[in-house]
Amino acid sequence: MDTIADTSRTDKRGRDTRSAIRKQALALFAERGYGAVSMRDIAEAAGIRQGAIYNHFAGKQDLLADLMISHLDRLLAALVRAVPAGGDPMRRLEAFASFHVGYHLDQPDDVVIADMELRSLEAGRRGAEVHALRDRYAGVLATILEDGRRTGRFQTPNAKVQAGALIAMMTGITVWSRDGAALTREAVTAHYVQMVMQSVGLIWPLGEEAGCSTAQ
Amino acid sequence: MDTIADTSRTDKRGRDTRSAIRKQALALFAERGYGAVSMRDIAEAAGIRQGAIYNHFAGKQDLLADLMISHLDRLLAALVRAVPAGGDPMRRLEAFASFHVGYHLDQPDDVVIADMELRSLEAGRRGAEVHALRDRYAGVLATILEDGRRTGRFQTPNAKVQAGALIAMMTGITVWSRDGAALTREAVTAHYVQMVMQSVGLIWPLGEEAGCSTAQ
DNA sequence: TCGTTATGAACGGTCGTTCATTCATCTATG
DNA sequence: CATAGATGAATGAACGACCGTTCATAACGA
Repeated sequence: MDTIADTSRTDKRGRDTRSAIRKQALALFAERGYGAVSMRDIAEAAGIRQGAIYNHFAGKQDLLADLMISHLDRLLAALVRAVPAGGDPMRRLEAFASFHVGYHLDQPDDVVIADMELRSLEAGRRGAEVHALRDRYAGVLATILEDGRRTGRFQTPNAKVQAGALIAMMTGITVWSRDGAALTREAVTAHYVQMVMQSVGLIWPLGEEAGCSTAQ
Repeated sequence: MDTIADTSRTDKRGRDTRSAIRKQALALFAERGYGAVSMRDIAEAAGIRQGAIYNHFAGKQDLLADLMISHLDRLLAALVRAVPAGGDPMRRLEAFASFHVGYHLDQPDDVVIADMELRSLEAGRRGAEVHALRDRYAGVLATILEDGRRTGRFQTPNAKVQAGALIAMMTGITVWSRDGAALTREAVTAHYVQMVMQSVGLIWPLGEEAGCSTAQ
């Protein structure tokens, strides 16, 4: 009832209307924010008229929820592929940080919606699903931190708090990455990975004879 | 022309209408977001009718800009009071982190507006002013980091990048601080300070004989 | 009285959504 | 193959609601 049938077929002109709506809505929501985008704007960007959207989505809220959930599904699937489930916490933390930064540099629109428009998503079944997916993502990082803390390798005060803090730090990339032309993708990733690793008390980069002096 | 005369006088019932509007608008914007709050909502919360708001503010945009700028003014003034302008970068960094976390725990509504509603603020004189104030704040932290890096005490890849990252990290508090009942204010602050200090490569807390082993 | 503030109706717009209708395409039948 | 019905998508006008803002008017403190 929430969503129209999920089959995305192509119409006579070879366009996939449903995908076009999603694509344009994503770009517009990310650029102006949910509240500042009208269904007419989305329709125009997608090359159709206002009424046609309702053949594919139950409404504006359904469209937003669809974008968020599909983004989070893809994000979690990619995370599982990029970060080993077990093993050395240090390597897993590095993999997580590297993955998160890379994903945010590649898909800034998806990410900014899922982060900034949570308030625009009305409570309900879909809202709860979105929050559950977000919690699952943060939970992966919290588990890594907790494993590292338990084995004495990480200097972390509280795994859950730090997971939230590190995700906030790395997600902030989307705020200033517009003018990040001065830094290459590799440099940005390396900087963030270094900060994350150091934030749990590790010496980073590995192999560097960083002074251990507690000189004040 | 932007704002009505700044004199905030009390009306016959002893209330300060202008302050009431600001207070209620702040709470509503923070709770629902700028776009989801109407001038009628604000008027009702402030105990007046819709038209009366325009005796005190030129419009909805002017109201938002006023809230942001006044918040940033207070934030910067408090920052200058809390963080020494010169001296040991390590102490200044600790002071900055402690101040920032404390302020965000105390004034979550002001902070969430200045961070999340930047998109809702239309460009122009006021918008530029807001951005300038935000840059000034981040600049204070960047200077501390740069001083620490230059004197070899901080292990930081790029002061400007790290300043943005640390501010994003510490500002994320407002996202989850709703359910932070499990942690005291002091504990949260200590955790964040520790993460910040460690993120620049320092051993923290001070005086702890944390292992310096680069064991992998 | 004078200046400031509050009122509440009104204005022009825009919003999300609905709906009768048209149309192109697919499928089943002869 | 030809035809008729079924299906789903696109249209564009319309609806009621709400938006930010204006303004003539009234009330009230100094």
